[in-house]
Amino acid sequence: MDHGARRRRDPEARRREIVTAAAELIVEVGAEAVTHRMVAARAGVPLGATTQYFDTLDDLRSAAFRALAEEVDARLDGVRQTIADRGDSPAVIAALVFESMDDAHAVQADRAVVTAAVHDPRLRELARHLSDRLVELLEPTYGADRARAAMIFIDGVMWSMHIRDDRPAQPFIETALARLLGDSVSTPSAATATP
Amino acid sequence: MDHGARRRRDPEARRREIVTAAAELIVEVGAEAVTHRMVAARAGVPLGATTQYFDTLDDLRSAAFRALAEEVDARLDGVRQTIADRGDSPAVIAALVFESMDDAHAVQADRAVVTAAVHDPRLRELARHLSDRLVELLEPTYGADRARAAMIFIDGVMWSMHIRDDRPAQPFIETALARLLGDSVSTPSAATATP
Amino acid sequence: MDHGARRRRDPEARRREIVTAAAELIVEVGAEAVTHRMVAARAGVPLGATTQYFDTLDDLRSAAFRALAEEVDARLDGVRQTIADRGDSPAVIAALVFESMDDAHAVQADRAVVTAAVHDPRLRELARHLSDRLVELLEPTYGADRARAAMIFIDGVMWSMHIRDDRPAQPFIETALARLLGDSVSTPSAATATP
Amino acid sequence: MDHGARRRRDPEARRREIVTAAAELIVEVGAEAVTHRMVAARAGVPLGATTQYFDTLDDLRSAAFRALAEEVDARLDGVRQTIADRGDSPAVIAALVFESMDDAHAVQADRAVVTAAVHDPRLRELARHLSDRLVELLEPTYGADRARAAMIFIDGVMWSMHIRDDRPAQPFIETALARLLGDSVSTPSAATATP
DNA sequence: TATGAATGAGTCTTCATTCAT
DNA sequence: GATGAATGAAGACTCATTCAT
Repeated sequence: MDHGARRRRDPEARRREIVTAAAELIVEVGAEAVTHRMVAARAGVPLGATTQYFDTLDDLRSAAFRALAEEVDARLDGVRQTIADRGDSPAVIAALVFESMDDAHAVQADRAVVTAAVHDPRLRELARHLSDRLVELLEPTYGADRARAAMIFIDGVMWSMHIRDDRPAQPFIETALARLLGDSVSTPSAATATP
Repeated sequence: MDHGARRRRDPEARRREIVTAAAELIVEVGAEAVTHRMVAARAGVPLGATTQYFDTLDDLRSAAFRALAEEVDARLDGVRQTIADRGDSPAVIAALVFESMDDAHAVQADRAVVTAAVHDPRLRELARHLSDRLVELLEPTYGADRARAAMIFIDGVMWSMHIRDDRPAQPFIETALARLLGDSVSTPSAATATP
Repeated sequence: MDHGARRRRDPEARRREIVTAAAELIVEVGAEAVTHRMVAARAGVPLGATTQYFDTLDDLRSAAFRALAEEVDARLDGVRQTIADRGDSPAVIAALVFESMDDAHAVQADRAVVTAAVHDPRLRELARHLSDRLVELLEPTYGADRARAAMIFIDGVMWSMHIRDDRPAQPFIETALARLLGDSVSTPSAATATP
Repeated sequence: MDHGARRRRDPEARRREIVTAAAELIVEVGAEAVTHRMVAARAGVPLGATTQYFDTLDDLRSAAFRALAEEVDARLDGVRQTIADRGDSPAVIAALVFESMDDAHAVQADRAVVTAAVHDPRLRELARHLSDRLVELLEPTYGADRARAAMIFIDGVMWSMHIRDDRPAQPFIETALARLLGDSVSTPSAATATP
């Protein structure tokens, strides 16, 4: 018997749809709450498809986390480009941070990965990725310590946003970053001297 | 339908044991993953006891979160005392932050509450509590903006610790806090010693 | 330790309160749905009291059913008195039926007992009680068959009321009863001759 | 988490089996007492099958009640046919009532629906269905009032049967119906033969 | 290959009943 | 005797996973 219209033949696309749906759901309801059924419904695929492409739900979750990390990476490319264009002054970084808070997707993706990483060591490396890249970006100009301090502050800003309705004002972020990165510090050379 | 020996009768203690067990498990595996059975096993009480004292699992979770918040509060009292004794210089604050990273309990408790608050608006206020109190503590000396920036940085430090095996060095924290809190930095030399 | 005020010493009254509460609940939510906790709450007695006076919940239910039957009996006395005063003409009977539909208590009590009797043979006799007494009341005047037919019709009226919002009009009842009891039948003697 | 052999794949049949089992059990033990486990055992399907086909036990009950109503409807068709063939004289109606008391299924189905309707308003309409249709059948010949009175009497007969071991004799029913439906009674002599 | 029916383990929750206090 | 804490059996329901089709 022919059960309705034939499904299009594109396993890769379907796999991607499933992973994307799972990633969205992880962000929205948390990794623990995601089920095969939810993913199938969100992706618009039959239940069987979710088990066809991934042996276990945990495998599907892992793939989704990797997808989330890629989203974060994509944002990082934008950051890299902006810095190449406009420099890495505290004002530019602050603007980037402030704007990124509008981009719920990437920020939430990062948050989801970090949150899950607390209880799942396999996700640790993924969770560190964004921070590490950001530090690498700032290191040439500001040195490792200042770069890292800025990155830690930026992470703090993100978390602050997650549990508050109002986000920090851009000038506030800029001032703090300026202090951390050395704009108003007398001896930036001392910091960059730190290996 | 009653088999086996009954246990002692001390409702208060039993309730406390159950809440403590639930709080521990929330910290260890996350609030979503906690089940009645896990709590009962951890607390060493029969399954029925966990539902006897709390109408729903959600009620139990709430009680556990309150207990976690109290742990955080207890730590806050220590912080307040230390500041009263030794002042609120960046060095003192940095020392407090560094030491607190040893106190897995309170830090993890805070992290658990904040993490859960992302998906549960009812926990938002609880999650903001520690940060807000700490800001209040620093505000008289440093003003609202610097106090808040310091608090955000400290939160960032905590999260950094949660997804990394190594924690930031104390001098690193101190330098960053000194920069954020103002120019009255007492020991800038220490910062350059950061590895 | 003295736990609050001493309870009054009247086991009989307390037992009655419990049974009354159980009877009310059986009428309201059905015998199956009644629990110890519900009864205790309704009666305003501690949970333990409900198990103190009755070995099992089933025993309590039985007592409640007996109480319901007694309520029905009490109504029967009123009926008997009315008939003694005003005769047992179809008009009087119809008036009694019509009025009784206002008395939710007794009607519902009867309904509850009959309903439960369908699945519980032990309640059969109780369920038959009201009907049988009513037949006995009418038999001397109308004979067994007409009395029984009237009683069956009256039961039908009651059930009709239970599943409809509007109740039959009094004249409708009176007309039907008159037909069944013989007012407009030419040979009432024939009916009474049937033993 | 899959052990043992799978069963045949015929969703429609399986759904029907489950509903039928539930309907039987509702008739036998009452709607309140029915559980998933009972239904599964009766239908010979695993526990999970009962929740696979119906989101909640209440949905399953509803489906079962609809099935019971269909049984009643089926009987109604037989009644309609008989009346078309043999007329709607009291004797014919009485014969139908008397015979129907043998058909435990339909009568019990009706009783189960009516009983449940007392506590569940959603079932009211279903419960009224048989009565209403029967009234419609008799109305053209006897008028609304007499038809309704007959219907109410017939309901009373059914209930009488449910709480008694002996059922009313056919002549008894016929006589009563003749009285209720009018003076064109064809065989009043039969009534006096009632034991 | 793709689908969704099938199964039972495991979840939350309620409650009769027992019995320590 | 009176009270309510204690316990586990049982109920509704969810869902990962398997596998027939």
